[in-house]
Amino acid sequence: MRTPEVKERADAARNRNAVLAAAARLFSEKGVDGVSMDAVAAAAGVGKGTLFRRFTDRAGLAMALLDERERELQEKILRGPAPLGPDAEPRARLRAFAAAYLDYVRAHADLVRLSETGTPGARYRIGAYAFWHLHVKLLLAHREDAEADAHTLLAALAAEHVIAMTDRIGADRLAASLAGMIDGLYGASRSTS
Amino acid sequence: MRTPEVKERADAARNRNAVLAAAARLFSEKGVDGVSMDAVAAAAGVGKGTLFRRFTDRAGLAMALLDERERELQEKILRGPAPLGPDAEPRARLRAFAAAYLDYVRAHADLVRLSETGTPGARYRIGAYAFWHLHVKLLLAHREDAEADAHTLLAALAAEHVIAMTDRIGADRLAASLAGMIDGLYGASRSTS
DNA sequence: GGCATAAGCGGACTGTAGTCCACTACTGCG
DNA sequence: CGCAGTAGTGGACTACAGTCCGCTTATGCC
Repeated sequence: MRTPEVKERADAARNRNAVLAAAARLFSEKGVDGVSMDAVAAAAGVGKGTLFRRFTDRAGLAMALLDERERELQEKILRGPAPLGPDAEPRARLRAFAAAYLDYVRAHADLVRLSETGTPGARYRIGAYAFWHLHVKLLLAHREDAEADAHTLLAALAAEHVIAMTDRIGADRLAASLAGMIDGLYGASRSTS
Repeated sequence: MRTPEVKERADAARNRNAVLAAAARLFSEKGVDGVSMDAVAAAAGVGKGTLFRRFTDRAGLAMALLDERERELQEKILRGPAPLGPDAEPRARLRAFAAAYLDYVRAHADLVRLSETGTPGARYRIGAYAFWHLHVKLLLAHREDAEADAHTLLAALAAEHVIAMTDRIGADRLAASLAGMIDGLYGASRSTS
C-alpha cells in the first residue's frame, strides 16, 4: 500500500494481506466481474466491514492490487533506459510512454477499468493519475497549455476507451493514432518558444 | 424514442410518456443521482417491470431523455449554417463540432455521464456515438487512419473527462486544448482560436 | 360484439455495494 | 504485568438495480 500514515497494527496488516491475496486469486480464477465483495471477504476470512475499512470500495481494492505493477512502470520512467527513461528526447519519450501505458492498461484491463470507474471522477483523483499527468505535462513543456494538453492526451488512455478500442480497431491502430496525435502536438505547437 | 420497429400499443405509449415526464421532473428537482428507478416508476404511476421493459436500464432512460437535444445538434451539423454545418471548411467545422459537443455535454453533464456509464462500453455502442464518430471521421479524411483518429479525438469528449476537466482546468482551457489538438491533426501552422 | 392471442404490466424477489455500531483485542504506559 | 484506550473487527442492515413470471388488457379478426 502506498502510505500507512500511522503505523499499522499487526492484525490489521495480516488481514490486509489476506484480503489482497484472496482478491488476486479470486479475480484471476473467476474474472473481475464474477467476484463480489462478500466473496472476497469470505475467502480472506474477514468480515465485510474490515474489507471496506481498508479499501474503501471496490475501486479501492482494485487500485491496491494494481499498485505494484504501476510502480514498476513509474520506476522505468523515472530511472530506466531510453526511450522511456530520462535519457530520451521528449517526443520519443512521450511516444514510448503512450505505448507502455497502453500495454499496462491492456494487461490489466478489467482491474484498471474497475479502479477508474468507482465513484465518478475517481480516475482523476488517484495519485497515479497525478503522476502520469505530471510526466506528460513536463514532456509537453513547449506547449502553450501543457497541463490541459496532458489531460487531453490521457483521456485517450482511459481504460474504458482502451478496452473499447482494442475491441473495435485493435491496439495497434490505437497506438498509431496516439503516436500521430503526439506528433501533431510537437509539429503544430502554438507556442512562440 | 428512436424507432418503434413495430407499432406500439396505445397504453404502452401512454406509459412511456408518463415515465419520461416523471423522470425529467424528478431529475431536475433532485439531481440525477438523487433519484432511484423505483422513485421514477412510482412517480410515473407504473410498475418497475414496465420501466425496465421500455428503457432497459438507468442508462437507457438517460439516453431516451437526451434523445431530443442530441438530435437538435445532429440537425445543425447536417443542415445548419457554417461553421457547424456543411458549408464550412473541414478544420473549422471540426473545431466548431468540438466546441458545440462540449457545450452539449456540459449542459446535460449528469445525464450524459449516466448514459455513457451504464454497462461497460455502453458509450461506444449507442447510435449517437456512431453518428459523432462518422462525422469526425469524414472531417479527418486526409489522415492515414481517420477512423482511429476520430475515436481518439472523441475520447477527450467523454462525459467523465469533460466533467472532471471542467472542475479542474475549466471548460475554456479544455476547449482550447481540443482546438490545438485538432490543429495538430491538420498538420498546420496555427489558425486563429 | 365476442374471442384469441400476444403485448404489456407490475410488484415480489434476488444479488450486491456500501454503512453502522456494538464488540474485541492489540499496544503502549505506568 | 495489568490496565486504558483506541484501532480494528464483523456481520446484520439498508438501499437500489435489475429479473421474473403470473395476470391484465388492447387489438385485430370473424
